[in-house]
Amino acid sequence: MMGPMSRPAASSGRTGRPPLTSRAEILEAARRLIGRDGWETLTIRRLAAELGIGPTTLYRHIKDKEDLLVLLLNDHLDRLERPALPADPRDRIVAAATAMHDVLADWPWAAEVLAVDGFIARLDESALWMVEAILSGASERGCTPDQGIELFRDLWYYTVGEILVRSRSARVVTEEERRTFVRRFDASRTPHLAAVGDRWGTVAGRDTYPAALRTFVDGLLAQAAAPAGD
Amino acid sequence: MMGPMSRPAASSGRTGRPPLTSRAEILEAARRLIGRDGWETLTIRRLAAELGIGPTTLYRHIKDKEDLLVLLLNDHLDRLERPALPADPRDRIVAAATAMHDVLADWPWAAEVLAVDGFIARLDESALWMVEAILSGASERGCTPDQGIELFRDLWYYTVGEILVRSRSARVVTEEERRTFVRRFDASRTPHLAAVGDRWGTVAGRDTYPAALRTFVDGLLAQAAAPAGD
DNA sequence: TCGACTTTGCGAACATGTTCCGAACGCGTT
DNA sequence: AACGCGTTCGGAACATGTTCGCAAAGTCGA
Repeated sequence: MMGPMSRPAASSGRTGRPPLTSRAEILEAARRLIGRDGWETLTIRRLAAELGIGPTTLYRHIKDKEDLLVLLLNDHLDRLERPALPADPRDRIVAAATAMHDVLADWPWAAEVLAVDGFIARLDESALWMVEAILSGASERGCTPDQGIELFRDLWYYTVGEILVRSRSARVVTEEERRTFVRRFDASRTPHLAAVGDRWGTVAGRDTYPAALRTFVDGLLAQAAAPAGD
Repeated sequence: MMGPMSRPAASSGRTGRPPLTSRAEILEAARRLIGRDGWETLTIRRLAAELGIGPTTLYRHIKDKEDLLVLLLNDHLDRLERPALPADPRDRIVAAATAMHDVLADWPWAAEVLAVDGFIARLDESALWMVEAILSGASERGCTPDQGIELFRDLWYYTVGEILVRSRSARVVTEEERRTFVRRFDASRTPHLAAVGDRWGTVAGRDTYPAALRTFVDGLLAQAAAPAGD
């Protein structure tokens, strides 16, 4: 039932060929490689070469590359210090969500991991304080447990979307492309889009996450407190 | 400046070897393949085989696979009829955002496309009415053009996040995994998470998009109307 | 010592997206 | 007819993630 992929364990009471590589060594080599050449160049074969082992041997220690990235993120989260949280429940929710956002936004390859299956469930306890903080804040503001979960999920969706879309829009837009984009707006069919015109690129670059987050939190808390409504 | 990748064009006044395949044929074959075997099996080689051409020839007509998916989505959007929009600006915003959401949620491989670079800019005019509807609603509610863009972006983030996370969480969770997940919650460190326990899976399955969307829209509109505030 | 048994290491191989480069092909000019 | 030109076609090849099957290397019990 234990299957493979367990930790290397002390050599006591262990059967089978002793491992030459540990998961910790793999993560260390991956961090080294990323730090040296950038995370885009992190491939299974290069990582194996860095470790001096065969590429397929890695699969004895990690499930797949996605798993490796999740492990790396957890490893990163473990190294961060947990900030003090505001006493006010609403501010605590905002602070926790902002912390989630900022950590991921600073993690350049977060976008590769954010959408993996069951992401939240694969986080270490060192990251779950953010979830806990949001649930506790919701609870103190009178939310039921179910409403707390829903609040977290809605904030999570917004946060993930923000990071994902932004990280993929980082490419520089050429003047030619910009012109083509603007020209496509037919003022008769999409007048507002045409009127907005070339302000899109400018405004799209702004960081509205903090303001919108507060708005969303306040709205969701009010909605949870109210019995019903459209 | 025109470069390759243009339409096959009528044979008049055209130099060079005449194309055997058109982009329209490629999209048609892709739809056929997806309808027959599911979109997971759509590969460049299979698509080329379906068309009876060499795999690399496809790259004369599409930029890459991502481009093909965007083309397929635009093709899909073109076939949808544009619903009547409510006269009330707030309801119009909600209706347009919901339409965006529903179209993408019904498009099983939307998640593969949603995060591509400059996604919105690559949409056909047949899809831009949704953007236009949101901008017009915002305008009628007194938003400046910049605020309209920001409103759209915040709704877009939330929508993208919802669809992306949900589509990747569709996998069935085994009893074993669920047990492991719940057991990890240490009641002393994360009491609310522990208290929530196994309700997470149940609540996470609920569709809270419509309610949270309305909340978000109302909050953002109110924030835009107010001069300032935390 | 000897044979299960168990776990790790790894080379071969496969599917996939994609690039390269030469061949094929039709047009216009000489 | 012959040649250059511009374009498309497509096979070879490459990098990548990953699976498969087998060899290697320990432990445990006879």
